Amino acid sequence: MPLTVATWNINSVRLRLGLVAEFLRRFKPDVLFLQEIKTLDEGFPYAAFRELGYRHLAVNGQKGYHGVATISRKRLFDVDNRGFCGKDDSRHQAVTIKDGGGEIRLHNFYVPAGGDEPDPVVNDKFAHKLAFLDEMHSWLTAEETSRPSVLVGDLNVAPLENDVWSHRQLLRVVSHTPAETERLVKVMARGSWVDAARHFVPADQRLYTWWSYRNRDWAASNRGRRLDHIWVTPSLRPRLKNIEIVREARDWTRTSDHVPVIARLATT
DNA sequence: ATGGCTAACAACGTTAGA
Repeated sequence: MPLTVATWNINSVRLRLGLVAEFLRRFKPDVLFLQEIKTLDEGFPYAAFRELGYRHLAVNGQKGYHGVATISRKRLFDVDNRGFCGKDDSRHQAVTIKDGGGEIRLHNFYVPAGGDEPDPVVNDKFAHKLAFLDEMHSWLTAEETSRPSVLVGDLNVAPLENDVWSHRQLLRVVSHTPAETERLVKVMARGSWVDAARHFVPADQRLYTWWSYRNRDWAASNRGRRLDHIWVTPSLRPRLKNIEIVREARDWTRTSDHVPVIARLATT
């Protein structure tokens, strides 16, 4: 079966329920992974998604901030919410879906933002972000990624030069420092992950998924960063059909500062 | 280098985002 997966840092699922519903109606992904749902599980709008035909919901919520969720038309198996760095933050959820004759393991990550100062000695949040990336690296072993897998989420790192509006000006800005980009590249390399967006868009072309709320005119200044990612294991690479960054969503009324990213996989 | 905006909440300032 073909498979469409999407990821979106929604920055409050309750506030933007209408936008998520509109996204599901228009783009019809099989599975949508959300980050920053900013609610406890009991506040998640289950009924609204069921009414849209998304009957399989897995929520790893947290009060006020963080939180991830899976919204699916396909049944979900083996839901696992992993804690990282010894904290009980809700920053990860793994699910398995049946696909054709096989199974695909899907991971949804919300990597820590890391605060302002890119120095782990003076900034605990940055230290946490680096430790989180290190733990992703040690946990996502070859054994973990030997089965067909997809990894999505707000990884809060823009790894390539053209993943930010100015490589030179952002080298000391959290999200694009070498400490972060080198770690993310190591995570990718260990699992032989394929960066789905860069599979289709050459590295010399600019590609963003996030634009700050603080720009007067986000499109005109276009000071974006590519923080939201979809990776697939090598066995799924031949099935990659296309990738879509739903840039228009950045102009929707009261939208998130991140836009959805969609990957379409061909039939097995 | 700075400033700019948005959201949640034992909420009208603080913390977090990035």
